[in-house]
Amino acid sequence: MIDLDDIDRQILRALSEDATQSSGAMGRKLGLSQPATWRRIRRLEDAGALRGRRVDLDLARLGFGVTVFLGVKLAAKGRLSLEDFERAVSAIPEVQTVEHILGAYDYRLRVTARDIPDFERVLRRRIMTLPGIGNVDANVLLSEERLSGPLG
Amino acid sequence: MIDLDDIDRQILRALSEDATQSSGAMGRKLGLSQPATWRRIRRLEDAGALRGRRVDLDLARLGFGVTVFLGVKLAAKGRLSLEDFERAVSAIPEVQTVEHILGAYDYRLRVTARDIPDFERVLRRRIMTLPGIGNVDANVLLSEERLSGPLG
DNA sequence: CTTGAAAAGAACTGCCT
DNA sequence: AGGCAGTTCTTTTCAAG
Repeated sequence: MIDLDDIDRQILRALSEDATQSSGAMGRKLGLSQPATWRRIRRLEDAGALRGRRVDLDLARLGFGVTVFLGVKLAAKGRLSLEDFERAVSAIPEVQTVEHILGAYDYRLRVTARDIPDFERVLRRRIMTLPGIGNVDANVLLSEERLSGPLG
Repeated sequence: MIDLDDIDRQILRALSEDATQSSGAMGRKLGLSQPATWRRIRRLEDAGALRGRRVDLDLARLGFGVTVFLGVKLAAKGRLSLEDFERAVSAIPEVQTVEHILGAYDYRLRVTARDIPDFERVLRRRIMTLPGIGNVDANVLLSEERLSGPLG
């Protein structure tokens, strides 16, 4: 595990909100020079704390207005069934994230579709035909707020 | 809603995987010049399809090894209760995302803690004391895979 | 859409405290 | 660790086809 000082935490917190900020601009706010800030970021990347940079897409504006969370309980459990399920579910383009969880469900899937009829198509033809699938529970996303996280 | 051509989709797909790529490098792969690629990215930002850039943190390496999803059912529902709940839950640093959903639960929270004792502290002192909270269901995250999404 | 160029800015390197 | 100075690369804007 990596240990961070206060400045590292401030850098990660700032980059979590907006990763377009230059190391120079961030350094100014923290009382650091541009190279010093840059070297800290580099160190965090090398240590694996900072895995990469991703764009934040507005899927609704891209025509994917429906997001549904599916809780999936497998019918037959076992190592092979888990791997089969994961391989098959990863091949569905509408599935954005696959979370393997411990609790009332075995997996939680984030599924995006253009609209409700499109979602029904995905559910019937792709989800319900997955190998080993058992009970499925659904929750439709109404709104979502992403917070700064434990470093905030 | 924004309409994209095939090249736009390829750009968004590439940036979803790694947003550090320069417009020049991406353009080469797509058979576009650097300014042409850059203008497309700019257009997608202006249209709101591309909301921003965020870092992808490895929370486990930062000492937050436990992620739990909480399904929350409110006890008393009504507009005021929703807003009270949202305001209070947003103030908890361990809560990473708040999803307002429709289904068996009203909200789904992604909660991060250093370890199980730390999670218990958050649950008992911060979550269970939230205004209007009813039933709470928990799922511990074992592993997670983020896929390319509907554009992939 | 393209190429080419130019200016601004950010990233990166080496050296020094 | 940090700062300073300099180099390299990318972004951003322009002109012209």
